[in-house]
Amino acid sequence: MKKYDHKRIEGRWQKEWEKKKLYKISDKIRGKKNFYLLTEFPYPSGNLHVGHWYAFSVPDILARHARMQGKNVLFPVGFDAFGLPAENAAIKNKLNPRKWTYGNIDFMRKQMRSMGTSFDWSREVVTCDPSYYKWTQWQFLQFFKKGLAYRKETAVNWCPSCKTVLANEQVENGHCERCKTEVVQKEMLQWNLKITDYADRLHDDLALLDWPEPIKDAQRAWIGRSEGAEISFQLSGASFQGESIKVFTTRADTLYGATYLVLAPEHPLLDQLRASSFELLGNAEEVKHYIESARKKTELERQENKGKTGVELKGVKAINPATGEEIPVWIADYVLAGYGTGAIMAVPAHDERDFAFAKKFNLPIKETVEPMIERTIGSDAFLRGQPFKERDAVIAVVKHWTEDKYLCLDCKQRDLNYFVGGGIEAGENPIDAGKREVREETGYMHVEFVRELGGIIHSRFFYPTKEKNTHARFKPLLFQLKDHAREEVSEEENTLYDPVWVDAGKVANFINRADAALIWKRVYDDTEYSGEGILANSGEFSGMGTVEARIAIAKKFGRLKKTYKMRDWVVSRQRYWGVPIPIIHCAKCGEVPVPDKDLPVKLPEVKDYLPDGRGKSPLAKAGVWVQVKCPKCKGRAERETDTLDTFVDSSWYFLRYTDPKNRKQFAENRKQSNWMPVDLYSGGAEHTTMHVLYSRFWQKALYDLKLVKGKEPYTRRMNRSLILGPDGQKMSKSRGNVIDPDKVVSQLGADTVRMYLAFIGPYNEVSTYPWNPDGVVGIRRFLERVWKTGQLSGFRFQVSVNSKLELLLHKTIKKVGEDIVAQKFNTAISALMIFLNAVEKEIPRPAQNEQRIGKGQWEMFLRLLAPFAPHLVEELWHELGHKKSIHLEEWPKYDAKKLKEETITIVIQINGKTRGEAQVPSDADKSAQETAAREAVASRLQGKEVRRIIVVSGRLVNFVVAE
RNA sequence: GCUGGAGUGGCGGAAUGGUAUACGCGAACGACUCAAAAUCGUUUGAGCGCAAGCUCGUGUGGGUUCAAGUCCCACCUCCAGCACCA
Repeated sequence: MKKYDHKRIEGRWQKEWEKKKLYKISDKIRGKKNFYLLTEFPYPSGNLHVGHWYAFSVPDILARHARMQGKNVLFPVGFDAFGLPAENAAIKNKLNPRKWTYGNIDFMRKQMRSMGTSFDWSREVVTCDPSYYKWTQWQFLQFFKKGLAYRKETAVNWCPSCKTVLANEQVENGHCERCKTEVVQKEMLQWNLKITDYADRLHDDLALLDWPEPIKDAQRAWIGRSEGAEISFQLSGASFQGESIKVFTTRADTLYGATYLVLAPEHPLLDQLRASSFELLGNAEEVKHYIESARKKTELERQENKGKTGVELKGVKAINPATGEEIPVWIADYVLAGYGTGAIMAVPAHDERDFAFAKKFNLPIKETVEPMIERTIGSDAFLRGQPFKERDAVIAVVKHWTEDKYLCLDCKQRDLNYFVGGGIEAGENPIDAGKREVREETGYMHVEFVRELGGIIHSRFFYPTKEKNTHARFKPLLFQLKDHAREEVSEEENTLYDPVWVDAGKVANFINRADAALIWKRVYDDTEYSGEGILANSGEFSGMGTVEARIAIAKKFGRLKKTYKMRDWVVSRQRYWGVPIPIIHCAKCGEVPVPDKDLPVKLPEVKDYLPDGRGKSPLAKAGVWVQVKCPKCKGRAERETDTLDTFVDSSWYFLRYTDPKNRKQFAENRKQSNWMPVDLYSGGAEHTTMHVLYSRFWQKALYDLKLVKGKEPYTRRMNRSLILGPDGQKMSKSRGNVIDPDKVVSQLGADTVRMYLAFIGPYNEVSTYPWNPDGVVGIRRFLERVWKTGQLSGFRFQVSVNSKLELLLHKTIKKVGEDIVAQKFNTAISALMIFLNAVEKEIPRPAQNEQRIGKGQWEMFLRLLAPFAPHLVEELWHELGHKKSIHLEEWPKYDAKKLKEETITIVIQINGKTRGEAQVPSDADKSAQETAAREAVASRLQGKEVRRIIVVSGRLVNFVVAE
């Protein structure tokens, strides 16, 4: 018997497929549906790692399966070839970045072909190729002409080591993503794209997409839309008459509690002051100093130092428009210049940060919201539309006489724990009511009042015994017990509660009611309340709910307004290895786009790739290239020397795949519509909020220019999991846990590696999987057994069907097909293994002329396996005498009739516990099943009263008997 | 802190509310072998029992149900993303 020689087999078929151009596809094939399967194209780092295999060879299963199902599948690949590593290599090793990149691409192409993926290489796209970036430039210019691309003095993240500007996404905890140097802020003229114009559409259109919710959630969080209000505060004081400050707030309902304003140190009013009347401030020096030091702080210092700092603008006051009161104005760097209006109204009673600031600087705190909890008791919802009976009540928080413990009531009937509390009777004062309740409910007699805890807790609930909706206004009071003296507690109270003492630290956890926990927070923390509630001290709005008041107050004193966390996209990079921004700066005409006929603006060859450190790109050193004639006035002008962020390159590559060779357009409209939108886009989770969001924006911008048809580029998006090293840690050279796929492939074969990665876990869920070398061997063993069975069966086939395997085969066809579509490749492979186990085992020793499996059945099995192990299966297929590739075959169909078993096994339960099983004919009705079950467990049922019988047809019979 | 996601054998994992642990790995034992590897076979959640079998068991505590890994409530732990965003 021949041995399974993966090297020979894989080499042979990879060559053969390429020669026959097996995977070159046409835009349209009559009678076939188009399917666009996209995986993120790789950066040509120079070496393929396991992650690449996971990214490409596993979706390849999907591509092959779809093709066998009769779809015309676009499964393209290319290289995202601009970017920093090439330039860093150039600087470090004195290499030419272009040569370095193309060398890597050549090498990686070879490696990628060894995977046996069915990419259509004829459509390859390389972003650093002038034929590609010509269109990147062209599209950028369309955006420029429409006002979507603009240059602006922008505070940017500056890496002192890389001497370049970083995108927000390239800053990790205040450090440069690549070199880990601390990032500082710097103002520079930068090219921006107005992605914020699209914030609403990027947010709202997510609703239309069939994507996993977590991905949508992450994008929504990134866009960070919040709906609030803009309110103007007039300034007062002689020199500021007529000026006003606009603030953004999501809590307009707390306006009456705003006791000061805070401006970001970069707020425009301060520049204005500096220019004119700075010296009028009572503390000009102090203010200047604060602004300067805030400016010098790195992003990291601002993030790490959560302790609040700030200074008052002495001599400036603002008027709270609701109360008419004069309130102080401060500057502090906890207010961000780039969000909202760069100024806030501070409501310390109802905002955590304002509270901390007010405490530190001794600013007034004014409560205007009383907490409100709407809840239900037991399962009874309160009655909608019914009036609430108002009731005054107290909650008594009682401290132990010596220990740091608090008195709680452990409710006997429900899993609830309360503080002592109850209604205030007519004419009673709240403190007496509290003492009375403690005595009635717990028996403790000597209670001393300590203090009010402040505020009122409104609670709306259904009062079951009186069958009425109640709106109780609980006054929280703190008591201290003097001694342990107790009297008998009434029978009624005794059946309801046990008094228990709970450690101070555990009270909040122990208490199950939200309002009690809230009171606890007040006892313990003396803190602000930022939840919902009922307005107090708020003029005409007192008594109104916060949600309602938010809109009413916003409308009266300002206007409703939406704000976003997302900023415009800074696309300028002061780097060599990127797409030159096709703009010419002319002293007379300003920013002039390079005319279409002069595109692409080719990246010039330079000798020195080091940025000059003044924030200019290395291109600035290419004097001859920089000097040009202005296209408009023909005068002397200079080229823009910044290059584009590589996220720009990857924002439209999927469009180019539809028409990769076009020299007149980035992609012809008709060609686009053959494939767009992408049916399924598979990629890394790290791109959820950057690349995927940027490319959605790009598509929408092109859509508005009528250059593409769809509003969204990807019908479905899925994130891939991460493959870890065998030690469960992220693979890294320093840990020495890196698996080199080339080595494993040479030992065990590409089919084994592909299939192992598919088997490691479900592909449609994001997780992390450690690479298990033994697991890989397990897959190899499976393929060896396939090979062996193929060799043995090859010359034994006499009939095409072995009836004993028919049922399982059709089950397997169904299961594998369904699982592939659901991307549960692990269970699909499991089903294939089960089938092979049966082939080997269920007919233990075939006699001389008896086949283990029929020829037709074996061929069906091979077709099921084809997407997973394309080389091995092709070899076996040809050994059977087929001339055409198995990958051009059709996917087998299962016969529903053959899925019916003759007998089925029914589980028998007694009181829900499995107590046996019974075989019944598959067409047995419920009563027949019941009878069979009854017989099988007759002895167990003897003498017992059967109260109920549940029959789940074809599955189980459950006898419910009396104990 | 906020937002997501996940907790099931020694490990990766499987399970339309219906026999928990499929499939693979690992381990133990056996066959083959002088021996080992490879291969093949048997066993493999825990505890009790000579056995038939019984009890327990899917992070914790409750609940709904004839029946819960799955549904509901509360909590714990881990992972990921965001984070002074008003």
